[in-house]
Amino acid sequence: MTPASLPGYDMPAMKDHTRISDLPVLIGQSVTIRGWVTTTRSSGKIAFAVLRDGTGYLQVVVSRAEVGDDAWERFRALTQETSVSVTGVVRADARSPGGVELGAMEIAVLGPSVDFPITPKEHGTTFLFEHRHLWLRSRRQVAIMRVRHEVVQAIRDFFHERGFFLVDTPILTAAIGETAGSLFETDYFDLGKAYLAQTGQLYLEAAAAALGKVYCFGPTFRAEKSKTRRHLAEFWMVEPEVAWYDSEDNMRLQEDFVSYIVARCLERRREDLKELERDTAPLERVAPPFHRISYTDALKKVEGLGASVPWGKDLGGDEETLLANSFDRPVLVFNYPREAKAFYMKENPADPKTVLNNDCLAPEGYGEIIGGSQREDDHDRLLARIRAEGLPEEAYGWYLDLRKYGTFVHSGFGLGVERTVAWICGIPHIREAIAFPRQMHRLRP
RNA sequence: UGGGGUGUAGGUCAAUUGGCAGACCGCCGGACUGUUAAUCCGGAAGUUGCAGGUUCGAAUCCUGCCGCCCCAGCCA
Repeated sequence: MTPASLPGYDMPAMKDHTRISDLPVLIGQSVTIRGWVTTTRSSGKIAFAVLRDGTGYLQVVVSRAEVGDDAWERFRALTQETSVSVTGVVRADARSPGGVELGAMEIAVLGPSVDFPITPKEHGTTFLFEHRHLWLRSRRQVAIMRVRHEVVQAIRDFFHERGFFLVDTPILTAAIGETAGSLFETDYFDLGKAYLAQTGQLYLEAAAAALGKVYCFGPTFRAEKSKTRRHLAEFWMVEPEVAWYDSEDNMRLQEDFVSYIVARCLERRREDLKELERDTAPLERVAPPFHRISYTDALKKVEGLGASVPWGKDLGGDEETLLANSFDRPVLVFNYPREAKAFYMKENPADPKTVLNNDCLAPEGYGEIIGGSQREDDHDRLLARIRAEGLPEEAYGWYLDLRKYGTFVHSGFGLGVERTVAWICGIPHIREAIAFPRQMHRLRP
């Protein structure tokens, strides 16, 4: 059922209007545009409005002498974010932003808008996030959402082109995965508590034994009381898992993957990056091979830069920034101390104090966008790690089965979508990289 | 959870040593034929986060509470 067939639906049918992005090839023609008023300016006998329809922005010009008093008054009374239908002639004019404008002949208000809260002047972030549902309409937020869309589409295309299969992993899970204590909890019928997933990885390992190359892509939940520019309570993560890949293969995949995403944004979303005033030079440099440095060498390097981390402790945000800033491209830090990392990472045969893992640090202070590893594929070693960490052994029975029935070398990683979008867009806080961010103090809108 | 800030009109912020609650943007009315966050004139707009206290008098000083921001930790 189309909207137009609904009883009482009095808006004109949607097929007879033109999209703003199509106007440059329609110079001289009469068209009807539907959209929202973003700004208005008026003089005594000429008035301007900028319209937005999701495909672009259009300056509409009205001359009192041309349209008559009724249409003139309707036009002059327009307020910010009124939805309208405007009919007029498309023309090229150097004075118009974008070079194309619409000389309006008739206007119809479809939805009035009185006292729109977000004005063209400055606002604080608190106010803006309380009005996130309306803030999304601003140029900057539109640009960010377009880049995010491109990142997501690039992710799907990359894996599809390379023969990966998408496997959707559960969001409601029993306690399994990363360390407990930071899980969102909910009641689950007669089975007690269920937890919102923090990772799809363990399930993906099972799927990798069926399909070879797999990935999952969905929301992830962390109940940590994090209050930093890099953390959200709900964020999107894409996790590939590949049978027969070792840690080296895994890092090569990450280089190709990240480079592909960045290249796609540069190719297709350059206008949006310009709107965001993003300096694209650092992005142009993103290509394989990335810089690589072992955890142990990274410690030496940041020590030379004035920081000091005892061997065995994870790198902090400051150290990551120091390290990343000393390279002109993303950097892969590999083989972290076993004690700082998760139980499922494979022990490094050449140096058992470390594991075969890596993080990928984005340049320009954006920090860790990827964490990945080769997985422990030896049943007995994995069981020993589960016991050593005091994890509930019975919960991992099915996971251990994967090592019992045809175990296989395999590796994978997780890339944080919001962190990647924030980096590519050059925005300071990841809460702007998702339409409706979830933070410990913010659940609505 | 720890450290540092902050809270005044719809928004962004001022208010001297404790002495009449202010400006700009937005909004409303008016003027203006090419504006780019238009400009000019006029107007409306306040429980100074909340609850107590000191004082002739509190946005300002004191006590308690609350919200938010930044940094750290957790990680993607």
